[in-house]
This record gives sequence, structure tokens and C-alpha cells, in this order.
Amino acid sequence: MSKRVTAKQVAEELNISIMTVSRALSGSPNVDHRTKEKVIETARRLGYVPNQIAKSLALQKTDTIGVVVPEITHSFFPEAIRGIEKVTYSAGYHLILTHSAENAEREMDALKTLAAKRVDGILISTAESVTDYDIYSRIMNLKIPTVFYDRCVMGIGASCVCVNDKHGAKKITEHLIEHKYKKIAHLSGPKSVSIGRLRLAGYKKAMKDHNLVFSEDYVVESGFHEDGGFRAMEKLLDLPEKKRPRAVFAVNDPAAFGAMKAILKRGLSIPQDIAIVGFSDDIRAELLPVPLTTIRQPAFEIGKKAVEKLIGHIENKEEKIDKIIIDTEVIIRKSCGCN
Amino acid sequence: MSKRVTAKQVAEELNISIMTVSRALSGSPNVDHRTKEKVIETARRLGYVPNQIAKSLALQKTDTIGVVVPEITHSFFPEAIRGIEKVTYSAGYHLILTHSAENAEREMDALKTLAAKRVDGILISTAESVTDYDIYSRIMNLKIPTVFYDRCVMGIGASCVCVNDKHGAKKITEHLIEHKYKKIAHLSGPKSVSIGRLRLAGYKKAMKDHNLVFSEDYVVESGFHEDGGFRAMEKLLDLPEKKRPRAVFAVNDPAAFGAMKAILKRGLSIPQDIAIVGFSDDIRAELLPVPLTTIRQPAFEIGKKAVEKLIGHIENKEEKIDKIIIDTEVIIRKSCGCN
DNA sequence: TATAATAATGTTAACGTTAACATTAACGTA
DNA sequence: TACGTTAATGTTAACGTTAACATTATTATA
Repeated sequence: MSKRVTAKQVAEELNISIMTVSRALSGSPNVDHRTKEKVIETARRLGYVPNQIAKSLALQKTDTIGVVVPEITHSFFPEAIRGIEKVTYSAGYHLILTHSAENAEREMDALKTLAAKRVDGILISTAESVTDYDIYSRIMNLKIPTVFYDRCVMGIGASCVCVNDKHGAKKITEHLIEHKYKKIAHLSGPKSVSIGRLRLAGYKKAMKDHNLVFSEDYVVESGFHEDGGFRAMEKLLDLPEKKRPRAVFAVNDPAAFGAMKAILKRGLSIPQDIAIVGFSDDIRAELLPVPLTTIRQPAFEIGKKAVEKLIGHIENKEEKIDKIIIDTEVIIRKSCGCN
Repeated sequence: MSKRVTAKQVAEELNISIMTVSRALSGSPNVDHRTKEKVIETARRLGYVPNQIAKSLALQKTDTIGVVVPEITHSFFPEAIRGIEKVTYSAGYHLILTHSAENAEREMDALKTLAAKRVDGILISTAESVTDYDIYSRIMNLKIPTVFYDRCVMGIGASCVCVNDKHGAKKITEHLIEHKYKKIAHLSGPKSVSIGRLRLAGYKKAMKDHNLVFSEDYVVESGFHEDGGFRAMEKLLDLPEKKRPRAVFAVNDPAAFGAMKAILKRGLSIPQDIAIVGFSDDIRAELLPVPLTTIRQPAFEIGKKAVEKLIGHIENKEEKIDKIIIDTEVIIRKSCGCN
């Protein structure tokens, strides 16, 4: 930060007080319109740029919202950010973006940074490797308004915006069941992450409701990334041929992409040998050689609703803690066996 | 921003001065180790979180880098951000993300905000609708270290990191020429944006070098988005059949995607009726029904190199203004006519 | 033991802004 | 004209931190 023109210099130039400059520029009433014009003109001429840092310190408000993103390259997140950004922009807030890279430690770091930067509120989607929720409670204790989006932590007094993961998972598993597949496996996310837990629960519920055997062998933790999906699918493919699943529900699309690669690598066909479905509707899902049947999550809307709720918490103490659930849609393509 | 524990409270708790607290926590020398331990313990116990805003004001340094992104949903940018983020994280900087949504006015807004927030430096890729460079000069006048990435503005004293757009465009146009296509059109970006200008120049150069007719009718401005590509291609398809181009080079992949849709909508085939190539290597390019031949831009590396340069400018006054050019690679797929 | 050197801690001012209160100027009305 | 009212401007303190200088405590040395 180099030497810059301050309100003081503008004031001295005009032989008036700093306060009058401040008032003129912030549009307060009770400023002579000629004074105001002179101030604005002089500020422009001198190249005055208000110091938001000083303002934030004085007002105890930064007009900034911190966002924690687990993985910026998952197509869900840029789209969610676009939704977030649209709202923050028109509401006069700015965005500090932090990236946890699915790493609990980096996430903690990010949250500490956001707290230190005195953001007015935080939007967070938890990282894959998170195992305890201590840091979230600490943020709550600091009374920083926080809203979880997509991957949520419930029961700690924060609002959250997510899709109906359990219901969606159940629906798409049931779609596989409609295809008469009996041996249906699940590539799961970690249990410490809401969407991992809930999608597994939806899968289990569907299996149970239709009297299908649920075997622990058929749930393999893949995590949220393509390589994890690949490895998890390989484990399933290593089962004796009789036990091998006929269909797979992956916790999200990237994991499904990895699984598809593993299946094709063994010389098997999708969906003839093994059917597969995902969850996310990644932009690539419809473009695959065998387009992926999946669940569409309205990322833009999730982002939008989440900030709206957050801004509510920031600007209005009475805003209720809420759990906002957004509907999903089953997108039928070919990987499930439909044509 | 709610009431928080300050260094003062920690100091009072221990009956020592604020300065000793500050020193103990920032690891300055000349602090008794017992005092230091007590301070750290007490800070932890009271839940003290240093106020970065106050620190920034006192030190005239925010440890923050502002990034202007034209379109967060173009797959190039999240990948570039990942590169940026990786470097900033390990160098101890934070990221303020602003989105211009390809809009010159919003871009100006973003730059003003970043200046007001006293970021230590700015990374910017210019918006599609930018027509004059006045705002960039103003930022330069404020002496805020600035580095352009991907879409650059040259000659105003800022470093920039980009790919060899002209050379890449020439190479891929020449690839079309190798296919013996004579009537080759270009869907161009706006001339006010470096990559628009340079890719057009590369196309023209290739045409000229191979003695092919260059007609103004064959350059249609599409902009950088799918819908623009669609409309621009429709214009070309509306030409009398004899004049219709046999091949098209689109300024980037999203524009190529739109163009492909327009071609298919007319019942024509790619590449049999019209061949097409792009520039970006969007994650979807290889997955299309007819995979797109394109130029790969190493987004992660561009982001990485750009911040590295920027941090150089921030931390070292002597850092030279540089134009860093990163190599591209022609990715041959099927849309050009190769099999 | 006296004294110099150094370690540890304290005090003051500054960073640039705004809120709250204080003063002065301008104007209308009795 | 005098006085009250309101508009315009000014003054002070505060936000939470750190650098620079000041002081006091401790240790080493003659």
C-alpha cells in the first residue's frame, strides 16, 4: 500500500475540516451544495480513493462476506459462486474467496483468516476431510453470522441451504431399482460430510423399502473426486464375479466419472454390464460417451439463497436460523439403462 | 462485526501493556518466554482473534490480492484461480474475488472496490465489453501493482501473463489449411480485448502466408460466449451456399460450442460439411459428440505465473515489468476433419 | 559493589475514517 | 433588533493495531 491521497489532503486543499469532506462524499444531509460540489471536484482532481480499511475499523463493518469453497474446479462451485456474487454485488457486499482444497486444516486456516479479516458473514461448504466440528462452533461463538451451503453442519445454530440429499439419493436409487437391478452398490462420500451421510441414507432407505439386500461390501467410500471414484469402483470390480454389483450409485458426478473409467478399463460396458448414476449434474455429465443419469442440483440458486439468508442474518438480528431445502430433479440419460 | 476480544483485554487480564501482548503474539524477540506463554494461553482462553483490519491500517499492508474474473463459469477461470490460490496461500496472501461478468462498468466498479480495500496488488483479465483503458491507467497511477492474466492490456506499464495467442491462432488455422480447406472463417472476439485482436491477427497471418483469400465477410464477431458463437455462426450459414465457409476457427471453445449447435441445427455435419476448431481446451471439448480440435491453454500455470509476478512487484520495487508468454499446444480431435 | 550493557516492558503517536457532540452562521419571526 | 431555529461546519474521541522511542529490570563485567 503506497502513499495515497486522504480526506485530510482534500480538506486542506479547500481549507475545510475533514469531517465536511467525509460528509460531502458520503452524501450526508446538511452540507452546502456548493461545498459538496467543490469537495467532489477536488477529490476527483487529487485522485482521492476512500480508504475502506479505515472506514471498516471505524464502523466495525467490512461489507465483506467470506466464502469457503472446497474445490473450485468442481463445476458446482463456480456456478454457486456466480449466484452468490450476483446477490452480494447488488447488495453492496464484497467477496473474499478462500479455498480449502478439501482439506480440514486449510479450512480451519481459511476460517481463522476470515474471522481475523472481520468479514460480516461467512458462507461455507465443508471440506471432504473434515472430521470434527469444533472449528465451526468456535466461529459460532465469535458470533459471526454463518450459513452453510450444500455441505452442511446441522445442530450448531447455523442456517443452511442444501438440496434434499436423502430424498434425491432415494429417488435415483429407486430409478435403478425400476430397471430391475438387484445388486446395487454405492460409492459414498465421507460420513463426516452431510451430503455423504445423507446420500448414503437415501440409498439405504431405497434398498430397504424395496426389500433388497443391503450389504456393507456394497458401500465403498470414494470421496468426491474422480480418482477416488476410480479406486472405489476397482474394489467393487475385484469382487468375485457372482458378487459384482449390477448397478452403482455414486455420491457425485466426478466420482461417477472415475467409476466409469474403471468399468471401461476392465472391458465392461455401461450400462449393459454395469449401470451407473451420479449426483450433481456436472456440465460434463450429458456429454460423456454414455451420458450420465444424475440428480440436478441448482447450484446458482443454492448460492443465491445462501447469501440472501446470510445477509438477512447480518442485517437483522431477528432473522431465524433456517434449514432451506431446495428441490432436485432426476435427469434421465443413458448410463442407467434408459435409452 | 460484533464486540470481540481485543489485545487490550488480554493485556488487562494479565496486568501488562498491550504492546507486550502484541509482541508476544507476533513472535517478536525480547519477550520473556514465561510472559509469552501466559499471553498465548490467555489469548486462547479468552478467544482472542487478532483484528486484521486494524493491523492493515497500522501497517499499510493488507496481505490481500484482488482478482478480477470476467466469467467464473468459463472452465479456464476456476482452473486459473486454483493456480492463483495455491501460490497466494503459501505466500501468506489472501484473495478478494471480484466478477466483472464481462461488463466494463462492473469491472470498473470492481477495480475501484479493490483500490478502496487497499489490496496489495491486482490480477485482472479484462472484460469482453471493455472499450477504453482509462480505468487501467488510473489504477496504475495509484501505484497499485497490477498484473494482467490471459486478457491483457499492453503498453501501460503493467506486467502480463498470457499465451502466445497470435501464434496459437496461426497454428490452428494452418491445421485447417493442411486439411485443404480454402474457405476458412473466423468467429472473433472484440478488438478491444487482447485475445480477440491477437487471435484474429494469427488467423489473418495464416491465411496470408498460404495465399488464401481473406474476406471481411468471413470474420464475424461472436464474443466469448456460447450464444454469441451461435448467432455469429448463423450469419455465416446465411451466406449464399457458394460463399459458405468450409471451416471455422472460433476465438474460444464456448463460442465454438455455440457455432457447432448452429451448424447441427441446419442439418449439416461436422466436420463433413463444416469443420470447426476452437481455442481454450474447455473441459467439455473432448466430450462433445464430435470432439473439438482446439488449443490448450495451461490455465493453472497462467494463474500461478501471474501471481508469482505480482508478488514480485509487491515485495520488490525493482521487479521488472514483464510480458510472460506461455506456450500452447494444438490438441487434435475430430471436429477439424482428423479421425 | 558500582556501572555498563542488554533484556523486558511501557508510553505515545500514528494509520484514515466516522459518530457524537460543539460551535458558528444564516435565516425567519416576534 | 433580538431571539429562536435550523443549517453548516468544526472538534474530539474512538476503532485495534504496531513502530519508534522511553523507561525500568536484569544480568554481566570491571
